[in-house]
Amino acid sequence: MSGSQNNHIPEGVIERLPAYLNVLLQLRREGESTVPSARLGELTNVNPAQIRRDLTHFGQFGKRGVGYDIATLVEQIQHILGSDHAHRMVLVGAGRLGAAIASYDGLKVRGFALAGVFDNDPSRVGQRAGDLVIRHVSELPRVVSEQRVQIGVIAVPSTAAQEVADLMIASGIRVILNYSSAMVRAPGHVIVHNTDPVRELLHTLYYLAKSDEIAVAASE
Amino acid sequence: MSGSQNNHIPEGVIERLPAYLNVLLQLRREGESTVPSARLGELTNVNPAQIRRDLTHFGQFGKRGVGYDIATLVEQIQHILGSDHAHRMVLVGAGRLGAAIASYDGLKVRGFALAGVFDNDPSRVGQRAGDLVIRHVSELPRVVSEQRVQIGVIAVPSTAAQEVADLMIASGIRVILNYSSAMVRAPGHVIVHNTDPVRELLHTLYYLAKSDEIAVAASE
DNA sequence: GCATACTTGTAACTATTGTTACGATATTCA
DNA sequence: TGAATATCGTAACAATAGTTACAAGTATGC
Repeated sequence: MSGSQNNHIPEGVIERLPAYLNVLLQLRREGESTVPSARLGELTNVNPAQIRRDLTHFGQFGKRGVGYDIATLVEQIQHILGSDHAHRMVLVGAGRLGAAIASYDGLKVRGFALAGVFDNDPSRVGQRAGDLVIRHVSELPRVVSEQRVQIGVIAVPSTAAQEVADLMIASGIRVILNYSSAMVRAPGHVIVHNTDPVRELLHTLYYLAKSDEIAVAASE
Repeated sequence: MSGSQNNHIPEGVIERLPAYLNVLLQLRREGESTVPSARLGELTNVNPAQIRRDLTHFGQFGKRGVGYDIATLVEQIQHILGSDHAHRMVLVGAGRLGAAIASYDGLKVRGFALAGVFDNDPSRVGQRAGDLVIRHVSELPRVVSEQRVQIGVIAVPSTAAQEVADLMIASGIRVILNYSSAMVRAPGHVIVHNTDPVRELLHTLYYLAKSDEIAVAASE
């Protein structure tokens, strides 16, 4: 085990690491070799001191007077997040959203391999989605256990979301990314990430309404 | 101005309100009329005391011994978030993801009306996406200003994301929901929400790797 | 080799957020 | 009516996160 990894890391740190990684990969593509925390801060909208402190939770990766070596830091963060090896996913729901996810290159590029696409609609079974042939959802448990798949993506109507989640969990899935608007519930050992566009919009709307209020108040 | 609305509301509160609203709407559909904070807490995975305190930032909506009246609370939260009236959106990018967004009913149901779908690919212009005809992206500024659109959704490849965002901002868009993997940058008065599935997966992966470590440690 | 400029790592401090505990109020039922 | 039960609103407390400031280390130029 490398460095000073404490028992508990604040959640905020873990949320920021992927953002750092994103920017570092971009810089590497542009041919940069080192980067100081100040620049990383500009590109991610994070206070430079916070970046430095976030990283020291896992070890000392920087060089004083210079900054961080990009290649090294990329490796380190990938190792911390566990994205230094590929992960297999299954996708349930081959409608429009499912089709978009199945043919999205970004996942493969970043180490997420789709092991299967499933649907319960017989008219869709046998069709293609991305590189894969759509299978009936009843085959999901076998694929998950045979290929030791850990990640499940839900892209079905909200009424079916919980049912699909339960099937995934029973099959051994450990991480669920839920794109339906229903909030999916799962036992503690399963990590669920609900991504509902309406919820995200509502969240930002508040700030929109508030900035209008300020504008009105200012003009009075 | 209703109740005890302080100058500053913690961001966490604003993030949780849409989740409460989601659950409340669901309960209302099921015919419930009141709900205690304890049940709301179960359904949203939030500590009941926190729910009560979150709500008191805006006023006193509950009734001791009974709970919250669902219809009233729905109205109040919608008013707080500004979703008590419809909002117009534009969508740029009519690929697979754009098509999925354009034909997603959930947005319309919850008060978000799509005012236009745009793409820069001439072969897509004139085709249909959901109920709308795809227009060339050069028409976006006119539509935004004529219909006073405030929300823009980006569903284009990451290389084009910033360019589209800049166009939206110049046209007067105030809220951007970005589905590309590029982190979009904007001036302070524009609210950006970046939704990158890879970032969300990486975030959850960390906890996956960690629970494996614990399992390994326990078996030693 | 030494002064100067730069950048990290981290201690101390401040602000924010979340939790526990309990008094106040409403309802139910004998 | 009065006792028992349910539930909110909120004060006090605890935990967490973020910021500022600076010493320690590294590189550069003369």
